[in-house]
Amino acid sequence: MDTSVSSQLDSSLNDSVTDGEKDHREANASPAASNQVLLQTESEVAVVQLSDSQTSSVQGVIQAPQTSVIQSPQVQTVQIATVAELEDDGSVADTQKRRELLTRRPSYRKILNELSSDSPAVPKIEEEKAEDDTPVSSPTESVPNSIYQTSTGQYIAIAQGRAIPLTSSTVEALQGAQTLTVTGSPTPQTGAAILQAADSPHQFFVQGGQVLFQAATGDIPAYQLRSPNSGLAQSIVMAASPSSMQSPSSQHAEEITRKREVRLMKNREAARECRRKKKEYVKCLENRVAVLENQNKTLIEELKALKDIYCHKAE
DNA sequence: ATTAGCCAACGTCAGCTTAG
DNA sequence: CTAAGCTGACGTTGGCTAAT
Repeated sequence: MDTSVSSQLDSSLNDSVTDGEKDHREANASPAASNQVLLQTESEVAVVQLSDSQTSSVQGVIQAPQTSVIQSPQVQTVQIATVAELEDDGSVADTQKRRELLTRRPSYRKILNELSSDSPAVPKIEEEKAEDDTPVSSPTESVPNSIYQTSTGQYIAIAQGRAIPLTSSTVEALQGAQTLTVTGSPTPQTGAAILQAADSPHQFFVQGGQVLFQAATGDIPAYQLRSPNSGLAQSIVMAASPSSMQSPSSQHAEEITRKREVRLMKNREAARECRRKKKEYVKCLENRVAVLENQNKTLIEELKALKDIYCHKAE
């Protein structure tokens, strides 16, 4: 029983908690101390030993049945073997070949969510829906002509003389809308800027989320961001011209480029979010390791005490 | 001051999964 | 079936630290 926990854990995780446990061991001389906590789920009951210093490490712990990723070493073993074969091969296989050979591990989120459905004590990695709930002007109400992205990643849309902050989901919904990236620009809510559509008679003075005026200007197919004080262009920004005279082929190429940029941007965001959730997941696993280590230690001590009692009676 | 090594965060690609 | 989302893998970059 006592070997079942630590031997199946990933060694790196194991090492990361062992040091903390050494200190912890001295603090818990008595197994029947008052700082024991019973964690009870539908499937199991766990005794968790808590020292004063370790109270926080037990929060958000995964208490799960046997389906945990860290208790199914087969998958990881296969993975390691595959990589080892590649490295033994002397000739360094090219990236493409290695990618083909790599087996894909199961999704950590799927694993965690499966665990959470089995055990209510397991924290779920939540799908963030907070953004979708923000009351942004719906595109069906007033569809803006252009979407602008500031350097901070904030989207604004110009519609009906107003600069409307957009969420990413709203941007997605506005298929076919023009996208303009404003580099080095102040955020529309806090600063003021002139957005100039040089190839069309549109110039916006954006301040505090309001478009103050529009004006006609030249014919260069580019947008400029101007400081309202100097009036000088701070940067020329890339943009798709809304109504420029272009051949169908170049329009098609532009559309492909635009779609690719949107896709890359979405993927960037997704990767960032994925990393955040992965860190959360790893923290959960580490917490679980800490709890199981404590549980293991408690059981060992309990067994020892029972043995002592039994030996005394036998004499 | 410079350099090397390490690490964390990032962007991108590719492949798998899922929703419609 | 297809488009969109998710995520492992890979390469790059910048910050930090120790050694020179």
